[in-house]
Amino acid sequence: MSLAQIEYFVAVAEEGHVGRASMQLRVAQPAVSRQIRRLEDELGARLFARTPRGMRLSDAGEVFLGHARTILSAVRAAKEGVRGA
Amino acid sequence: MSLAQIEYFVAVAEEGHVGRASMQLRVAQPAVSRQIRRLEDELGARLFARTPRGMRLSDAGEVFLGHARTILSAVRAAKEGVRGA
DNA sequence: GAATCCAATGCCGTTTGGATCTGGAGGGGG
DNA sequence: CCCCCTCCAGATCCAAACGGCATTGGATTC
Repeated sequence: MSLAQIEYFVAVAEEGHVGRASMQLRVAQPAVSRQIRRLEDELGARLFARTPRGMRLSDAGEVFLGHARTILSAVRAAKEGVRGA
Repeated sequence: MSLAQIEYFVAVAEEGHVGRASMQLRVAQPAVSRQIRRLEDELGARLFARTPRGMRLSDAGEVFLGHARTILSAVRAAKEGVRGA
């Protein structure tokens, strides 16, 4: 699990769309798609339900989203904390 | 900044030695050394004072250590949370 | 059944990370 | 005083990971 994967995951969860998430992230669509899948593989759980319209969060995905935001906030706080020290 | 870097940092901070930390992490010593250096570069702050006896946390390092533990805890919680969902 | 949206996959070039070997700085024992 | 021991850091080599492009696969809509 990497921080990039977590960022990608949050972007996809918010957009509901791998394509739009990839644009927002300035990364190609397949890259995002692959990282999401690897994240799911590592966690051993499907985070999204794939639909013809895009990606919808699963129950596990909803749970993970909360943790993911916590992690990214903590990372931001860490950077800012050191900057001020 | 990567999760591996944060794990390496915590290990070095706790051991006070790059060498010992690398053994505990089952990773070669230069790899740990390099990741610590990159972390410092990215943060723009020295996290350790290098001494002939090992590594001593700097003030910025002390601050970062707290955040680092928070991040790793959040990652653990995320994994466990999904596992149970 | 064709067109349209999606995500997923194959292939390739590039980047990143770790292992090994080596160098250099600092203390301690003889 | 000198040698040696203990650490960390740099250089190089190789393997694994990542990203981009082109393309395929799947499902809905008209």
